Order: sequence, then C-alpha cells, then structure tokens
Amino acid sequence: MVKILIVDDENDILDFLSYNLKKEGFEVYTANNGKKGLELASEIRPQLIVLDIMMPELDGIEVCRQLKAKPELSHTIIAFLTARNEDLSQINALDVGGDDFISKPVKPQVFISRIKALLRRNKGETSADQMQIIIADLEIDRQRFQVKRGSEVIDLPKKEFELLWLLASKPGKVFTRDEIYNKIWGNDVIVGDRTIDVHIRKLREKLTNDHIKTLKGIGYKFDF
Amino acid sequence: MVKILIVDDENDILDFLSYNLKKEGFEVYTANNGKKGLELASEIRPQLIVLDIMMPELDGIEVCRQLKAKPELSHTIIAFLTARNEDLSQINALDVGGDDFISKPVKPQVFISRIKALLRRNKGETSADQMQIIIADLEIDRQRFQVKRGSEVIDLPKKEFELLWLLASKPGKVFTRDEIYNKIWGNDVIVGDRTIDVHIRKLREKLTNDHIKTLKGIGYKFDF
DNA sequence: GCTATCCTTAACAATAACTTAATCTGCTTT
DNA sequence: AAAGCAGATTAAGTTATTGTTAAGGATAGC
Repeated sequence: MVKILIVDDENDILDFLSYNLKKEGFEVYTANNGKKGLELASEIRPQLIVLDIMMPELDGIEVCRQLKAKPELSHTIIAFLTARNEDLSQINALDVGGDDFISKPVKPQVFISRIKALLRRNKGETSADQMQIIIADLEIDRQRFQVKRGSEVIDLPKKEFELLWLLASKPGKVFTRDEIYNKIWGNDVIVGDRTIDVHIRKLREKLTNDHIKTLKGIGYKFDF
Repeated sequence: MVKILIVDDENDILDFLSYNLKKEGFEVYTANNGKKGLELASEIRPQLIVLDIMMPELDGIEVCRQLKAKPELSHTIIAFLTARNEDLSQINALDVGGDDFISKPVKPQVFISRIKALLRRNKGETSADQMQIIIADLEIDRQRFQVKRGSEVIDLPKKEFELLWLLASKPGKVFTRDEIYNKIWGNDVIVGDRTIDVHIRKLREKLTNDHIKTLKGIGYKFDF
C-alpha cells in the first residue's frame, strides 16, 4: 500500500486532499505544521510527501531540506503545493530536491493524476537524462514521443513533440520565436514566419486543454 | 487439472474471463475483492492467479505482496490485469513478483494464449537471464529464435529476431535508427539506409499483427 | 561445388511530416 | 474608423523519410 504524507497548515486543505487520495486507495497521513510533518515522515516513511510551501515557522522548502538530509527519507518524492502567484519560488524548491509543483487551487482530478504520475516515474530507472515531464494534467514522455492526459494517449510527430517539450521544460517561461527556432531547427536552418504558428496550432488542437499561451510580439509560453 | 483464480472487483470481467478459461478446460475460481482473493488462494492453491491491479481497499499489488509472503503460495504465477493507461505501474508490479501483465480491455484469444504461455514457461527452468518475452499475443523465445502466436510457430532469422527482441524488450519505447544500428550491428559496421526497413518489413509480414510502429524522423517502436 | 537461406543493396514508389502561401481575425495605433 | 500589425487558420505544395521490390552477394549446410 502506498503511503502519502500531506503537510499543510490549513486543515481544510488537508481534509480535501486526504479525502481524494484515500478514495484512490492510498494510505494517507497528515500534519498541520512543518515540525509535525518531519516527525511523522520519519516514523511512517511515506513514498511521497505533499508539502505546502507557505507555512508559518517551518516552511515547505525548509522541511524539504531537512527531509533530504535524513538518509532514510532522502529518496522520498516531494510534491510542493504552491499558491498561484509565488511561482518564482519554483526554482528554489527544485534546487532543494522537490520533484513537482502543484499549484493551488487544486483540482482533484489533476491532483490525483499527478500524484500517480510521480509515483510511476520514480519506479522507472534512476532517471537517466530527463525523459519525462509531468505538468498540469499532462505526462510528456520523451521515450515514447507521446503525451498522456489521464488515460488518453496522444502521439505527436517529431517537431510538435520537440516544441511541446521545449515549452514545458520551463513552464511559464516565455520563449521568443528566435529561441524556438534556434533550439528546434538550429541556427542555420531558415524556415518561414508561419511555420511555428502552424505547429503551435496543431499542438493546441491535440492538447485540447489550452496550455500554450501567446504573448503577442514576444513569444509563446506553457501556462499551467 | 490446472486451477486458476481470478480476482477482480468487476463481476462482468470475472464472468467474461472465467467463461473463456473454462472453455479451455481450466478449473476456474473467482473472487471480487482482494481479501476474498487471498483467502481463496490459500484454500485452493491455484497454479496461477489473475489479479486486477486497481481494486478498492486491497489493490492487486498489495494482494500480490501478501501472496508472496505465504510460503505455500510464493511460487504461484501472478498475471496482473492493468488498465491501458497505467502501464508504467508495470515495473512496480514486476518488483513485487508479478509474472506478466495483461492490459484491459482483454481480448479472449490474447488472454488465453498468454495464460497458456505463462503456464508453459514455469515448467521449464527457473528463468535464467531473460530468454523469453511474452507480450501482446506473442511469445518471443530467445532459445529457439522463434515466436509463437497461439499455436502458430514462426521461425525468425537472426537479424530479424534480434530486431524484434530489441523492440519488444522495451515496449513502447522509441528506438532511433542509430540505436538500432548500434545494438544490432555494432557501432563500427556500416550498412545502407534501407537495411533496417527491409528487416522491419519482413517482420511485419511474418507477425501479421501490426505491432511495429514507425515514427517518421524518430524511429520504430513496439506498440501493444 | 551446389543449394538454400539470409543479408544487403539499389531503384523507385508511397507517404507522413513539414513548410509555405494566401486569407482571416482581432487588437492597437493614429 | 481606417490602417497596420502580429498571430491564427486553412489548404495546398514540398520534401524527407520510409516502404517495397527484386536482384546479387555472402554464408552455411550438404
């Protein structure tokens, strides 16, 4: 049975996430502050810990740091909960050893599917390069050149896949057209103005979800 | 008489699988939850257990773990039933001691032939390296350089066999042409552009089933 | 040495993926 | 409100990559 620990200072959120995870058959533990979280983690050794970043006293980042310091917990999967606006803390949290970010407000379905995807990912290999990006409701699999949304599998042709991979590799970052050209086509290849647009369009069509956002005059970004 | 136990929470599936196995002359038992499954298993000692992974309360993985803990059942063959999308959980289930995965929706013919293949396999040795891959409706046998589909036996020449073996060893993974060259011909050997295609074509011709998929500009993958 | 099977090659055909071009749409600017 | 701009949309080319076929060379078994 997979054990999951949730650490958040808001009891409502604990209840809500806990309920949804239990419904999926997980063994769920909760803690409403960082200190208790650390103690519980040592005791129960969960496979995965959901950590709210913004907490009084011991914040999520610090809890994560201390978890990683304990050998028995250093390989536990960490999923951070972030408020929509504090997205810049992502970089910091990744440095500290987090595996994923889930932004509040949390939709149950998205939450569950990311938790499952994370658990799955860590079973694979000891992660060679990065072969997978888990983001929003998508699982982008470089090994298969395909994208999964829940149970739906979407095969993508090469250029479309590379484009999605690029955008999703730094969610939120705006890529200019030039950047995209350089990374996907290479500096020397010259293609017309509308080529990217067409690929973007096809991606949007296939990932019905509207994650790719246009910033006019600037570029594109993956929004989640 | 070979005894088979099926554990699944959906009665429709129990009936369906049960019917097909009985038709083949097996002695079939069923349980519609993990707990009953464990009890029945201890009682009747089946040679093979078909276990649905996704079940409420006690899931298939956990049932398997508990089965393996009982000495009298630790050598029982376990075949997991998985939903199409949760294929990555395969790795975990194999860790836990599963012998095979059968993905839903189940086709009767495929189901039967895999069950038979599993029973056959366990007669032989205690599995040296890996000498056999059982996937989809195929049984790929490295010792004989041949493939079985149901009762049909297909002999393959070396290169074709190696190619199939490679692709089937990581189902779903895309192998680039370069990877294929390196693994099958070796880094130094240089063969023309069309060589792989021709082998692929011959494989497709022989395995009438259409498992080998082309991703243009990327490579080939075994799709199941 | 003869034969059969396997492997590779080459020429050509087929096709999916990619690019382009022409036309729209919506927004901003003046 | 018209013009101008940037991107969206479509459908129609193009091209690169793969499929197909047949034939010749290699290898092994007899």
